[in-house]
Order: sequence, then C-alpha cells, then structure tokens
Amino acid sequence: MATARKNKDKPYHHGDLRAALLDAAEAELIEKGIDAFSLRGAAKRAGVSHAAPAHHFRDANALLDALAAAGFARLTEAMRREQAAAGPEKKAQLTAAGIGYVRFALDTPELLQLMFGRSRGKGEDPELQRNSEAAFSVLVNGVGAVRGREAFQSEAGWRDVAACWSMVHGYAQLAIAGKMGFVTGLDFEQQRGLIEDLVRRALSERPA
Amino acid sequence: MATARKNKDKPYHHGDLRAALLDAAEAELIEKGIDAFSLRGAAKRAGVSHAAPAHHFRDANALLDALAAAGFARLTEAMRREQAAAGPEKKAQLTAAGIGYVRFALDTPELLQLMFGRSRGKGEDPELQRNSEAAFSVLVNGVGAVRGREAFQSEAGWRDVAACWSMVHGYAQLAIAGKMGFVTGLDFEQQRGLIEDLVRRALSERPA
DNA sequence: TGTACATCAGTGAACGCGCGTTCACTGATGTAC
DNA sequence: TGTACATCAGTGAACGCGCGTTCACTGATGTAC
Repeated sequence: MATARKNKDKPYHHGDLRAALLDAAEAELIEKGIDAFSLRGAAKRAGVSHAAPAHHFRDANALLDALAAAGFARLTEAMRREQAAAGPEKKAQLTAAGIGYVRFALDTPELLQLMFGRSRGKGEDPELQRNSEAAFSVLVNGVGAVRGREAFQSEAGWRDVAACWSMVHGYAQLAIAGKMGFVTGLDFEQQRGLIEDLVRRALSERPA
Repeated sequence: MATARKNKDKPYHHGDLRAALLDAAEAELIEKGIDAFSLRGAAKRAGVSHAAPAHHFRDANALLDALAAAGFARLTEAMRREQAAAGPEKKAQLTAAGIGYVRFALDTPELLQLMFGRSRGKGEDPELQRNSEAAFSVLVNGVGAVRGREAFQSEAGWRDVAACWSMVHGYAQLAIAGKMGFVTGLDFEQQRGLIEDLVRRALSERPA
C-alpha cells in the first residue's frame, strides 16, 4: 500500500531504495560537490544504513555512473522540451535545443560536471552510454533537419555538429564557472538572446 | 652552491621547495586526477616530509590555487606563442590564440579542469586572479585588433569575445572528454584546420 | 676572523576523522505444498 | 487457509586506509658583535 505508516515504525524494507538512492546521491552531489561526494552521505540522506546501497549498486562509482546516466536522460528531455515549445522552423528548433542544453547545465551544474568530467565514473555503464548517445542524437538530428541529411555524407555536417556542441557546451561551462558576467546577467531569460546569437554563429558557413 | 651533493647526504634545506612542490603537485594532479589529489602525495613526490609544505602554503587549497595560477600563466604563454608564430594578419592572430588555448588544454587537461572547475581552489588567491585576467585580456585584445577597440563600446565586441571563448573552451573540454572523435583524429595537427573553422564561425556576424 | 644567538625550514610521531567495504546477522516477503 | 522454508533487503559493528593538520623537535643558515 502507498499509505504511509507512522514515521516512528518505518518499514524494514524500503520499497524503491534504488530510486531513492539516486535522488539522495544527487542531493549529496549538489550540496557537497563532486570532490566531497560520499556513498555514506548518500545513504544517510536516503535514511538508510551505509551498507544498504551495496544491494543496489556494486560500488560508489556504479552509483555515480547511474546518476550520470540519469543526467543524460534529463539533458535529452530538457532539449526536447525546448524544441517542442519552439515554432516549426528548423533553425529555431536547433537553437531551442541549445537553449535547453544551457538551461539544464545552469540548473544542475554539478550533474554536468559529473557527466563530462573524466574523474569519477568511468563510462562502462551501458545505460550511461545509451543515454549519452541519445542526447547526442538530438543534436545530430537538429543539424540534419537544418542542413539536410546529405550534409553528413561529407565532413560539413559533422563540422556543424562540432561547432554547435562546442559553442553551447563551452558557454554553459564558462557561465557555470562565473566567467560570463561581462556579457550577460544571471537571469536565464537575459541569456536567451545571447545563446541564440551563439548558435547562429556556430551554424554560419565560412563567410570569408 | 649549485653543485649537487651526493644523493645520499641530501641537504637538510631544500633550496627552492616552493617551486619543487608546485612541480610535484602538478605531477600528482596529472597522475592521480583532481579527485585523488593529496597534499601528502605531492610532498612525497618532492622528496620531503608531509609536514614540510605547511611552511610554504597555508593549506592544501592554497597549493592548488597557486598551481591554478601557474596554469593561467602557461595558458597565456601558449596563446602568445602561437600568436607570435602566426602572420601579421589580425584574424589569423586571434585564431592562433585559440589554437594555443586548445593546445594547452590537450597538453594538460587536468590543469584546465583545476582552473575552471569550481570544486577545489576558491579563487581568493590574488595571483590566481591576476593571471586569469591576463589570459582573458589576450582574448579581448585579439578581438579588439580584429574588430577595432570601438567594438567594445556596444555589446557587439563583448559578444564576439563570448563567442570565441565559448567555442574554443567548449571544443577543448569536449575533446578532452573524448567526445570529438566523430570529427577529428587525436593528432593535434589534424585538429588545426577544424579549430580555425570554429573560430571563423565564432567571429561571424549574424548572417541571417 | 670567531662566537653567540635568533630565525627559519625541515622532521617524524601523533591526533582524530570520514571513507569504502566486508561480514554475520535479522526482519520481511513470497512461494511451495 | 496454514505452515515451512528459501530468498532477499536491510542492519550495525568492525576492518584497515589515507587524509590534513598539529606539535615539539632539530639541523642549517645568517647576522650581530
């Protein structure tokens, strides 16, 4: 039953500890930062003994891998959500994906750091790989829609992908690091126009 | 005397332990990664007791701050070196700075992570701030040379700066994370043309 | 030139801490009969 | 419907480890006289 028991006599079995641990791990990551993240902290946050996670994740890195996988899923979702809100114009949709990317990054910077840092979590988790590829394909499809699928038969389409990704990812990272104060305020809506401009530049063909 | 004594009876005083500790810390950082970096490890590498660093750095974070400061100095140097090797053309010089940026990043990715990550080293070190600003000004001067100083009287010049930095920094980060395999090989010379293209895009004014 | 002494850069032992992991256990659940 | 039992998810104590920092110390250096 979903009915909660009295807090005092909480059930011995948790119900869905795996999911609860992922939530707790994210909170732990956000609060402590990736350097100070600890499995024990995540377990404590989930209200469970520090030995319990071993039943759901092989070790601490496996938990972080799973968290990174969830991060990629949410990144994909964030891009798709912005795309859905954009008009039918192809270029506007690609730009919208970029805006979703930055929004996700600024919402949970620690997650982005976990997903793209090389230190913790080695990437052998198949779900991590799958979700990361799904996020990538949102970008590739967006570029394909603008340039036409045949753009990928030469290097041109892939360069467009590299440019858009680099631009958006770089902006996100630098904004997170507090380095973009010279050009924009902290409010996200203020950044919107700037990000649109950046994506436009990334897509521009060699003007010279 | 600069003459080295026999290894066996090494002098009690080191001579320049501060510099040696910075070197050792970099080696430690590169080998262990930023998560597993430890002051004791750096001291051991420098061939000194683990209590010795306290005479030169207030604590572990102060050592990392000093290392990040050295990193920014080398980043500046790398950009300037490429600029000096480029022709007199303004745009080519700005592009060269970008190439120097990426070269530095790929040479010592852990340093870049330390410099731009938010986790370790808080940035209160005045030398860190100074060197970081010096690196930034290489970029600003490069854009100023291409666009004219008056570009900074409106937002236009600053957007150029934001675009160039985002593009180059994003490319560097993604290449470090191994995400750019779809568009370039590992050899740096192979990446040169791509980076030139990316900077060209970043500088392009709104084409639509 | 020689001696006393302050200063400074090192040493190594000790501290307390939080970590990941292991282990025997126990409580709850579900299934076979 | 009731009982025996296997399975599983949790507990909590214990382990060994490496960490940053502190402390009284000692060896070397440089300076005052």
